[in-house]
Amino acid sequence: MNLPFSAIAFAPSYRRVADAIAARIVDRSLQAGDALPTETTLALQLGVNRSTLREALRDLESRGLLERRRGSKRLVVTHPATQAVAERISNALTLQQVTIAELWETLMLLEPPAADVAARRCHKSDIELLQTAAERFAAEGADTAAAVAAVAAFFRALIAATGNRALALAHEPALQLLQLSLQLMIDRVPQARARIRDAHRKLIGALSNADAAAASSWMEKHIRDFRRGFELAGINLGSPASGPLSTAPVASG
Amino acid sequence: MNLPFSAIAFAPSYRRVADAIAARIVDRSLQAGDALPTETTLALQLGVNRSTLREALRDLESRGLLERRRGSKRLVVTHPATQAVAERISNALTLQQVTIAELWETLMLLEPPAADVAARRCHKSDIELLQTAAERFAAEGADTAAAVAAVAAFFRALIAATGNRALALAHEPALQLLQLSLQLMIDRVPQARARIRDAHRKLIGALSNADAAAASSWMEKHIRDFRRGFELAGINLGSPASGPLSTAPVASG
DNA sequence: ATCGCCGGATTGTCCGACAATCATACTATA
DNA sequence: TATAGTATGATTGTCGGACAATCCGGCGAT
Repeated sequence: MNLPFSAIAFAPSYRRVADAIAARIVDRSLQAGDALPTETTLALQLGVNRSTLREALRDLESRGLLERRRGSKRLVVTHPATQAVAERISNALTLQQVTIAELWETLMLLEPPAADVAARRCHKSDIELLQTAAERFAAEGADTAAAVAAVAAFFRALIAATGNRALALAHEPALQLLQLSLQLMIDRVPQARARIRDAHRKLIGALSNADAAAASSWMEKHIRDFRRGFELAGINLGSPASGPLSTAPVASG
Repeated sequence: MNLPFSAIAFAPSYRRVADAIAARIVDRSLQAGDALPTETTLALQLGVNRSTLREALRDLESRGLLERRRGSKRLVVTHPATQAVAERISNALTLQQVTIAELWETLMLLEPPAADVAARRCHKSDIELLQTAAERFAAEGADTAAAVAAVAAFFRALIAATGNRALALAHEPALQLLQLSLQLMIDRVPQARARIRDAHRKLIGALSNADAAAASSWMEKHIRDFRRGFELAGINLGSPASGPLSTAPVASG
């Protein structure tokens, strides 16, 4: 009998405390928006020192389960938003040195079927969001960063129109990480703007008519254009994509 | 002139410290696998108190940029793995009460095109992985949890065959969160096992022949079967999916 | 070479302290 | 009365120091 022992785990209290609080958030005994008790009372309740509690709080904050309202002291309970979670993923993908080609392919697989679904479901309000994003892109002049942000907003609006939050989360990282390359591309390929404007128009048209097939195929063209743009711009598809890294330098060593 | 002020942000030092260290990891001056300096020296270098540093460390640990080797004290630099990141996302989706229908739809959009790509690219070794997962499923008896794990492993192997890490990360959360429902379904619908076995066989066949169209269409059938299974099992597609929540209870208050 | 033991180093946790700032109630003023 | 100013208390951010538990590495005995 050689029954293997499973490694016995010992979690330090800051982790157990974090999990305990997280559990209360997950099971909704702590509602989103609720302010957390003060650190001293919470530490007292949990039977740990304030320092220990604070370590747990940093963990939860990082998980997106707690956040601080602008300019306020108290931490409030939140449910992690798409944006915040996706940022974490983007970071991970950056570290894995995922290539532009991989990101592009992901969008290429994801977005056309998503456009199909969106066309079947989307309401007037969704169309309006798409419209404003498209207009923002069209109106944008020299500021390519803003233009690219508008392109991303268009994609987000389209995914939102599917009403599928899992899908939204799935496509967000690729979207975020491609933005820099996209910006470079638009900077270097003048005709890209016109083609994107056109694609936006066609897509809005297809969605307004609830024409799923057209929406899907225009989306496919739209994304395929990106690739052609990358090639024209001389961007190496095999190179790793670098996302916007939050690199706030510390004061001084 | 009514130029609006943008909110001026002040980050506490534990956050700045965390970002500073994260930057060093991202730009690879801290290699993965490296052991971090000891807390006292690190605190000294960064010019903050050890307590403050420790709060930053908890943040980084939570981001998956640092981890502790089993039974060791020192923290080592790591790059967040797919599994860990995806778990975070699953957690977020659970909190958003994403429905089973949404998750299913996400897989439905993602996997067939992924199978298509995989068929064009996959090597012998990939096929072997698929084979072992399929065999593990086929061999599984009463233990439905293990069976479902094998199903998930099959999906993962297929996505891995595409060689696209962004895609892998995109599909992982939906996969994780569907597992519980899937288990319930297989428990209640006896014929599901045979159908899944069959799907696995057909998919492996298509991939071996590099038949992209067949792979895609079999995958579509495979996932569509899940939906039928859910309905047969009386699982409400509109109900929120609950993932495996890490709810380790704290000792005692 | 393996085992047992020992001293130093490191982490986990605690305590106490204090400045900065947020929240709030109160007051003065137009 | 509504607004601006002021004082007071509470809370967070950061610090310094302390100590037990335990991990690490070397040393000696078997």
